[in-house]
This record gives sequence, C-alpha cells and structure tokens, in this order.
Amino acid sequence: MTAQTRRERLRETTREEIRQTARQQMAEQGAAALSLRAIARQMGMTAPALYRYFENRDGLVTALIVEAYNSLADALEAASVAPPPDDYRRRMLELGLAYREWAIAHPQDYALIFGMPIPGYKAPEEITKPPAKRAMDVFISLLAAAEQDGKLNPAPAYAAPPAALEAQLRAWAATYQLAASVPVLYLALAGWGRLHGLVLLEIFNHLDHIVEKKGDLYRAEVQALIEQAGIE
Amino acid sequence: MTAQTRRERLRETTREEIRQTARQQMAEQGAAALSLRAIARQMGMTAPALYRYFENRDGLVTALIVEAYNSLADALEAASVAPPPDDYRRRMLELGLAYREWAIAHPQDYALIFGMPIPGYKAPEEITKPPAKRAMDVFISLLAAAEQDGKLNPAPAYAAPPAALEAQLRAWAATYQLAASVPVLYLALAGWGRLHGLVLLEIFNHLDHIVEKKGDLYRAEVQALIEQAGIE
DNA sequence: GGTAAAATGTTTACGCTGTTTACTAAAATA
DNA sequence: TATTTTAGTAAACAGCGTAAACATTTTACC
Repeated sequence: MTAQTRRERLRETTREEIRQTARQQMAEQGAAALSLRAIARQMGMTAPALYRYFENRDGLVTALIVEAYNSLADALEAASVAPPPDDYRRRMLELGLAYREWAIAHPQDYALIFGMPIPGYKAPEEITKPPAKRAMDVFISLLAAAEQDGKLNPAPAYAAPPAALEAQLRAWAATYQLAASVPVLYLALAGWGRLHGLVLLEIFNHLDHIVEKKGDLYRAEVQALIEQAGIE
Repeated sequence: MTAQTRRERLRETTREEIRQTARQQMAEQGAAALSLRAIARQMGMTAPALYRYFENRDGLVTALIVEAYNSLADALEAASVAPPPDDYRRRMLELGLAYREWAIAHPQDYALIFGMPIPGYKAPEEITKPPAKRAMDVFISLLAAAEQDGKLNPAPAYAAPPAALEAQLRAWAATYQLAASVPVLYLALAGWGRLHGLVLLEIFNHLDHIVEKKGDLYRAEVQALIEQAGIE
C-alpha cells in the first residue's frame, strides 16, 4: 500500500524487535518492571539508541498497549464467530471464555491494559481508544445481533435501566455511533464489568486460596450472565 | 494492654509518620510512584534511616496494604449495619455503595490492594490475608444473615452452582470456617467480582467516555445484584 | 551516677533507572 | 561525488533502593 524504502523496512523491523523484546521481558519479570536499558542490553544496543524508535518509555508502553488491545480484539472476534451464527448462547459463552483465556495466556498484557498505570504513565486516549473500542464492539455486536433476531430477553434488572443511566447510554451510543439499543448497551457494559472483575481477581491472585479451579467460577458467571441477559 | 516504654511509643509514632507521609505522597503522585527517598526528604531525614523502621520498601508497602484493607473493612462494616438490621435490601445496597465510595475516596489505596503489583513486589499472604478476610466477611455475613431469616431467594443461575464449583466452595468454607451455605458463598464471591470489576474500570478511567456519572451505572448494578440474589 | 549496651541517626558508596547532549559512522539522496 | 539524513555510541545528570561503616543519643543496669 504505502511505498516503503529499504530504510523504512529496516526501521520497522527494529521497532518490532524492540516491542518483541519488551514483551518477552514483561512476560519474565512483570509488566511494571519494563526497563529500556534491559531491552537495549538484550538487543546488543545502548539505551539511548531506543530513542530513535520511540519517543520515550511511555511511547513504547503505548505501542505495547495498542498491540495488546488488538491481540485481545482478534481473539474475541475469532471466538464470537466460531460457533454457528444463530447459536447466540454458544457464541456468547465462547466469547466470554475467550476473554478470560486471552487474559490468562497474556497476563502481563492484560495487566498493562487494565491494571494500575505505571508510575507517571497516562495513556494518550486518541491512540489507545480505537483498539480498545474494537474489543468492546465484539460484545455489543453479538448482543445487538441476538436482539435483532429476537433472541434477547433480558431479566427485569437489565431490561430497563434507571432513567438517568438510560440517558447516558444513549449519549454514549450517539457519540460513537453505536447501532445498539439501550438494553444491549447496558448489558455489554455491565457484562464486561462482571467478566473483568473476575479476571482481574484471578490474574492478581486474589482468588488463590478461595477456589482452586478459577475457570469453574468464571464459567458459571458467564452462564449466569447469559441467563440473565435472556439470550436464546 | 502491652506495656510500652517511652522509646517504643516514639518508635511507633515515627512509624506512623512514615506511613502517613507515604499515604500522602501516594495520594499526590500515585501508588506506584512511592519513593523512600522522597518520604525521608519530606520528613527531614535521610533515606537509610527508614530502614530502622521498615525492613525495606516492600515492608512499608505491606504495612500500607494492611492499613488499607482495615480501612476498607471498617467502612464496609459501618455501612452494612447502618440501616435497620432486618432491612436486608437496604443493608446490601448501602454495603455495595460503600464499597465503591471507599474506592473513590481512596483510589490509591484501592489500586495498592487490587491493582497490578508494584515491580517485584509480592505481598506476604500471612500478613495481608487476615485484613483482606475481614472485608470479605462483611459480604458473607450479611448474605448469611438474610438467608437465616429466609430473606434470600437467589435466581436460578445463583441458587445452585455447578457441582465442580460447589465442591470448591465447600472446601473454601471448611478451610476458613465460614458459617455459610453454598449459595451464600457463591453470591458473595460472584457479587464481589461484579462490584470489583466496575470499580476498577472506573478507578482506572476505562469508563471515562462511556458514561458520565459512573455512580448511576454502579448503583444499577448493585440493584441488579440484589434482585438476582433475591434479597427481601 | 557512671558505664555498657542498644537504638537511631548520617555519610558514603554501589548499581540500577530514564533521559539529554554531543559526537561519529554509515546510508540515502541530489 | 558531495551533501544531507539517519542510526548508533559515549558521557553525563538526576533520581532510585539499599548495604556498610561510623557517630550520637537514649536507655538499662551495677
């Protein structure tokens, strides 16, 4: 598409190697222990050289966050279309399970996205928001499709949110041009929060001495969510 | 109770001043930016002196975590007994709202407890678990009391967890000698996860451009939870 | 009350971090 | 071929947690 000179190709290769090395070190020592000097050392370079490729440490972190969001969105999209298109219960189950599975497989990425920000780091929204929206859209799209097919009958608590909240959900849909009804938006948001909560508890070891197989608890919650969303 | 020499009193005063200064700096610059040198500087001391009062940085962090858990547990206990004892719906609502309110009032403490661990820090469970259990127990106690009074009729999804999960919940109750039925344990755990998820999304700004008044979304979720738990 | 011991500091030092500046060598461009 | 752009290095600055050595104050005891 965009014409690439030889130099631009080499440059992108190096950028990718930096990201790759950073991800590896994140996996080994935790996301918060990310060190420019350590990355450079492992690559056989000096630390200041990295500044030719990323503005600073935060710039690298931002790039890693974008990659992580896209990786998550890829996994969610794949899972949500794996079952037959009209089997919404199954699709939602797979989607919910895929959310946790991605987090378990990439805990450091999940922590990077959703955990406590690194000291002084503030994600630039204009860059991180689009890929974040991609992930969120998978939930909304699936629920909207089910509703379209008349296969969504939310429990009372989720069918009609309080007026104040409903107005805000409408505003959200308007701002991002989401083609979804209020119950769908509400379910997507609340459902996301529910899955997110259990995943974070597990990732950060707060369930360690409570349940042994966290997957059982999580799966039950996904099914409860499907039940309460009235997906058929 | 324990006899205190003058020196021990002074020592505890200094320890408290260190914690206090640390909390203040956490509030100003974020939990992850905690710096021994900065604390010492503000106290008019040199950094190595702090090692007379805390083993190292992690020791101080652990002390702050314990304090935070206890502060949270205090807030939850107070909220859960504020309404009339037999008004379980009201008590659960207040408890749920108090959970978020504490987190909003002490975001850095909440992040310290539940956010991504600081680089290389691993909380020593034998120290942090008891105060963590205190907070969890508030949820369990309230649900157990409601059940005792016959005021708990969980929706099908929460009434009977899958067999595999049920066994693990029983094991949990046995280990920690929790006097609560399986549905109560399940509801406490799942409910905690639900509140936790929304709170973390809000604290870490993932709801910023989605809903304006996050309190409305949260309150609706608490009420949905009460509904689905069948509390009367 | 004088003395030994314990507690509480400071100073210095080591190795780590992110980042800036100045300089050099190589590559692409005109 | 001459010039400009790019990619790297080395040195330096300011900060960090922490360990060791040393000084000083406070307590406890004969």
